[in-house]
Amino acid sequence: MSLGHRKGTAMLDKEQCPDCKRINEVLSRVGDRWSVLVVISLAQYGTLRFNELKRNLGISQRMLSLTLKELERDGLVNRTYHPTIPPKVEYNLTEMGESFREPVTTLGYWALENLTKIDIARRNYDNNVGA
Amino acid sequence: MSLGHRKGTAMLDKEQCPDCKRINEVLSRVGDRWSVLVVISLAQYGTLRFNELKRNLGISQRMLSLTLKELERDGLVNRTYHPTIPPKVEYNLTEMGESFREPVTTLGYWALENLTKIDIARRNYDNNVGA
DNA sequence: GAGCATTGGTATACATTTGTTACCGACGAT
DNA sequence: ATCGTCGGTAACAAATGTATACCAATGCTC
Repeated sequence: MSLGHRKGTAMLDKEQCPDCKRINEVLSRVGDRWSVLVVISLAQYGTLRFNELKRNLGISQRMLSLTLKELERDGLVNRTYHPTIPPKVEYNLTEMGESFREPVTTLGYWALENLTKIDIARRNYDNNVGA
Repeated sequence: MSLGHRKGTAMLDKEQCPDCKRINEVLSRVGDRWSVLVVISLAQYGTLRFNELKRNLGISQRMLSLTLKELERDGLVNRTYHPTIPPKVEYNLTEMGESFREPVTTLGYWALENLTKIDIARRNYDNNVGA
């Protein structure tokens, strides 16, 4: 009884730094790894078809479909539908998408440069857990 | 029957660009929004205790615990445990963590600058769906 | 001309990840 | 003695992601 109605901890979260809250909002939209990878790919190749992206990224159809829909909705990606048979759908970056390119490729380069270090750190950590 | 044993599409995924695969690996580790926010916070404040981070970010205890454990494992964050009562655990960035600071804050700034644009794009998109 | 693959998806079933909530043990303050 | 604080963990619910099958319209092969 006495514990049940404590809303205290939830309320205290108002102490959050507002920047973190806002950054969090954006990152939860465009900060997931599939969005990031789609943008990187489109930045690199300019325009890509649905299945080209799919093969390139090794992503499942469902996730690519959802990711592209969200990116289009958020105004980062342009979708062009050619009603041919078989259909042809092309994707490319909007202006805002292009502006996302810089932070995203900065992140990408860091990832590439530090992959090995991270692997080493992981191995060290995992070994020292047992000791 | 005839469709069941087609492993063809799965095999074709070898056409993936190797960079995307590697970037994906790293981003799926350190690219999620909690890791990004923790790094941003530690970059800003230098050293923070567990509950300080928690209050700052508005993250649940479990997710913060998991995120910090992963960041420590990946060598981005340092954990210092003071066995006092009540316990005191401090976190700060390692050297590699510091190097992650730049790409991450670049992303953070972009996020802050584009939040409004994204909101507008979303509203437009959602309105035009019905029309 | 029957059967196959291709296109860009969607629907369904399932596994994995993420997130919420309650709880812990040892203490200090009321 | 009961509450709150600290840094977690355990049990559970919800979201995210995967694998698979399916679609409709065509062209290619046999």
